[in-house]
Amino acid sequence: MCPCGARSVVVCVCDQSVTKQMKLATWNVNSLKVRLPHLLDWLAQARPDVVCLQEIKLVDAKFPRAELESAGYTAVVSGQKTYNGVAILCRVPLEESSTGIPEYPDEQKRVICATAAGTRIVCVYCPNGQAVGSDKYEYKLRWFKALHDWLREELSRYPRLAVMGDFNVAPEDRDVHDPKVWEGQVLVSEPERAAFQALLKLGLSDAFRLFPQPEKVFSWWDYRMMGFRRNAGLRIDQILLSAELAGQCSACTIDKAPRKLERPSDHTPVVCELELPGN
DNA sequence: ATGGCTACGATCCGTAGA
Repeated sequence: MCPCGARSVVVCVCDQSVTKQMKLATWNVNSLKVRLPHLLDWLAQARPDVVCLQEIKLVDAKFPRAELESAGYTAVVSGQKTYNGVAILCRVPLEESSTGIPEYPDEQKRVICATAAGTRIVCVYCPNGQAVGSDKYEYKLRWFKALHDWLREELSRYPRLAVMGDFNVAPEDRDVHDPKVWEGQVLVSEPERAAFQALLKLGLSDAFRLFPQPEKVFSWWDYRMMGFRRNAGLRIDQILLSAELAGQCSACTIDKAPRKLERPSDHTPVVCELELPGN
C-alpha cells in the first residue's frame, strides 16, 4: 500500500513513494516430475517471487529448467535421485548460491541457499526422523544442531534472512490435529520441538504465527486414512523470518488448493508477503 | 489386527516418507 492510501500498487500516481511487494513461498512437492503440472498452474495463479521446493526427487540434469523459465523463473538446484533434492525458483536473478550446511558433510541434498534482490533465502528439507530413538532420529537432531550453528553465522552476515521449507516438526500442539494421538511421536517429540525453538531463539520468527490464524490449519496430511478429508494434518512446513523481514511481513497463509487436486503432493504451499520500503 | 497411500526403482516387493 502507498502512504497516500492507494492499495495494491507498485508505483502510485501520488508520487509519494514506491512500494514493492515480495511474495515468498515454500512447497514440498514430493516428486517434481509428477507435480510439475501442479507447480506450473500454481505459479501462474499465485505468482510468487521466490519459491523453495523440497523433495524434488530428481537429479540436476532432469530438472525442468526450460518449463520453469517459460513460466518466468530462474532456478538453483541441488538434486538427488529418488530421495530429497531441493531448489529455489525466483523471478529475479539469484546470486551467491551454495548447497548444504558448511562443515556438515552430508550425502543427502537437503539445503540450498541464494540471495534474491538483497534478501537471503535458505531452502531446507529437514530430516524426517522416522521414529523416536532410531538412527534417523539421532541424525535429525544432529542435523538440526548443525543447521542452528550455521544459521547463527548466516544471520550475522545477512540481516534480511528467510529460512523456508519442510522442517518436519509441528512446533506446538495447536499445529497438530490430534495432540493426544501424536504425543511423543516423531515430528512432535520434545527434543524436536526444542530444536525448532532453538532456531527461533536465534532471532527468527515463524511467519505464520505473526498473525491471528484460524484453528486447525495444517500444511501436510497423510495420504492414508483420508487424512485430508478429515483434516487430520500437521503444520510442519514453515517460513522463518529474521527481525528485519518479520517487520516487513504483512501476511502468511497456507494455500490448501493444490492439495485438493488429482494426484496431489501430501504437502501444500506456505506463502508470505513482504512489503518492501520504496526508494 | 498397528494396516490404511504414494513415489521410486527395482520387480510383481522393499524402502521411505511423516
